[in-house]
Amino acid sequence: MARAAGVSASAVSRAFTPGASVSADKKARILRAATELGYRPNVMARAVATRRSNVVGLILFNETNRHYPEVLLALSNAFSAVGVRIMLFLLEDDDEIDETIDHVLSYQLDGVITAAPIPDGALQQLRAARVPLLFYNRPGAEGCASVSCDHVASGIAIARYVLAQGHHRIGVIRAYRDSSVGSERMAGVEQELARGGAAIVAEYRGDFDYDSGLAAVLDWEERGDVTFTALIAANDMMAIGARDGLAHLLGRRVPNEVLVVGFDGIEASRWIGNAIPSVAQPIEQMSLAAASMMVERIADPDRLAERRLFAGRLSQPSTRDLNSDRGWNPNHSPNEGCNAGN
Amino acid sequence: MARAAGVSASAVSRAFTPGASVSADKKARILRAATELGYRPNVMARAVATRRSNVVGLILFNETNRHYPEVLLALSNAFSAVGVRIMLFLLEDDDEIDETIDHVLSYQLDGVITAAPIPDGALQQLRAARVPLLFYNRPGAEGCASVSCDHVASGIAIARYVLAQGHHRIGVIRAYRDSSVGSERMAGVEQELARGGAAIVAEYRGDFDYDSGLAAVLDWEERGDVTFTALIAANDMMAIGARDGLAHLLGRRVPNEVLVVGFDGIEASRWIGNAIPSVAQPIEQMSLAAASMMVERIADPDRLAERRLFAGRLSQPSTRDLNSDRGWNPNHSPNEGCNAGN
DNA sequence: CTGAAAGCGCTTACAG
DNA sequence: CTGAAAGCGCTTACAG
Repeated sequence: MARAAGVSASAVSRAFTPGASVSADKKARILRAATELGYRPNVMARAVATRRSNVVGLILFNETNRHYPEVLLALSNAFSAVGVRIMLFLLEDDDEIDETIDHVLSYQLDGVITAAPIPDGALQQLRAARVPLLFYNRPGAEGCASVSCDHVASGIAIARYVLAQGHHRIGVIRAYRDSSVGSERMAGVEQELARGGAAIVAEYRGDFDYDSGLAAVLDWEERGDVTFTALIAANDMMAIGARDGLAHLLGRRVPNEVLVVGFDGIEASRWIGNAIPSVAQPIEQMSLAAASMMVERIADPDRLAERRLFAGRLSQPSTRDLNSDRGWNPNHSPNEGCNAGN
Repeated sequence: MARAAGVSASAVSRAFTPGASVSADKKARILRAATELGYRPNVMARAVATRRSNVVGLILFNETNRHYPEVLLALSNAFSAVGVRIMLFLLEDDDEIDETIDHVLSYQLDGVITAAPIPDGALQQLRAARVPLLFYNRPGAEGCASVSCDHVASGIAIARYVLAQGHHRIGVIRAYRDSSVGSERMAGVEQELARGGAAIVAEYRGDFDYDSGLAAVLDWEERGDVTFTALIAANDMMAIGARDGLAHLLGRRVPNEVLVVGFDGIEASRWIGNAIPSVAQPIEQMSLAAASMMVERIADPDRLAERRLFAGRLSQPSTRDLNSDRGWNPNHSPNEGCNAGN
């Protein structure tokens, strides 16, 4: 390219570097030649020269994308807005994490943002290689930067909502073992329920998916444990599964006989067939925060760790939605109903 | 690293290159030093030296991920199985495509797989740069490689299913303008319905999302067009929206009064609250095919275009599921019901 | 098997 | 402003 335009390599480099000092004339000539030849600077070569790739790794459990696809878009948009590309690592299992970190380290990625836990060893390696690490919706280890939703507060909020509706016998579907999000939420829930004098009369431990919610209900039914008037699940997907189980398999009226609530405020929780009150995460804000924190930390890897915690937002379907379980209510016109989906 | 281990740069390169000729002894020494220092070859540098990055770009509409998250995982897994990393470009709008291609061209990506249309200009650029292009679920332009589900055949299959249930008055929800998947499906549907002597008595054009399905039903209701006994939507998400509208807003019994069917076989179409018959795409097979085709084309960019077309699979919920709309049927035990979610 | 050399495509002080 | 030179971290003929 340099020779094609009859200039030095330095010149073409400068022509493509925003603030560089090139004469307007020369720059124009280079740019013109470039479009003619279909030339564009090779970003990878630049990356090895500058030691900056403008690519970050994103580590996400497939489960998260399956049951909360909003997250990926929000992050993708936020990073693309600051000119950073994403190399995606979609995990199906914890044991893929080390291998993933290996890849992150091999590609000269500028940083990694993870919604999965990072084993100690990998953490050391990242630190040694000085690649900025940002936890998303999980505290991470000591001294790690993170951006999260305040799940404990969300738990308190949803429990308060349930209490306010007059419920005292509660069923809960927790999340499996090491889900930090799940345990934080449920810690908040229990704390507030205790404060409000409500009792947890049924418990189940699920996997964050629809089937877990269904399984919880069937399990309880078998044991005669379906004596609660409200059910709090650790996320919407399980709440929806439980709701379907209660309504379609046990024939309970939801929410009239049993109130079912969840977390995340996913799209499906607003479907009129589901209509689950929920605490939504401010995904866009969180993602923007993640992107800007990442940019800061790329610029200065020694920057002290910061944790940003965002409050969730209670999203409660209108009463019409909540009561629509048994079908169309003749007191409402179709047009009103239309809003339910928006 | 080379000097740390007291060897030449060539030696360490060879130590990390599978078939290269290094003495076992030297190789061991290098590898040991590497783990001690936490050294690993810089893949980007290798990429500029070899002109191969082992990274492909994946262009996907956000809409696709939102309403069919299965796709991303399948592709991610298939590519990771052949040692190829994915740089993700999640689009919200058509007009981001050119810019995306620009990025693809700038990073020395080995290829691009796209589920979005590629404008002519971009197509030329990719061809000129000799970067292999693979269309996913879309025919692409003349002479383009692609892997797709046979959407026309799927349309025929679902229409045949509907006809077999004895339906003759059909409503259809098409997809917007330039959705190739949507129009292929509907072409198949119409062809088969015509052959079977059924009439399309209501039409609507949607956006592939839940709200479109809901809107279709409300629109028809307003015009007094809800006279069909079966409704075919261009994808599951719209089918589910329509189903909810019919059941919860219009008070129709689904599927007893109106049969609603869709395409994709997404997880939500198997929820017992929805239970939509559908034609599923063999996502895993398609993704594996995509990965291996991409690998072939990376190895030989001049390879002639190939199109691989996979048949869809009719997935029809059990009768119990289909009739569960109005709640638990006392003739069935909870344990039987449990299978619905699996 | 092995190292020195040249090259991949860029960037960035350094002298003009 | 501008080019030659050295360097980023690798790979790959080329001679031993």
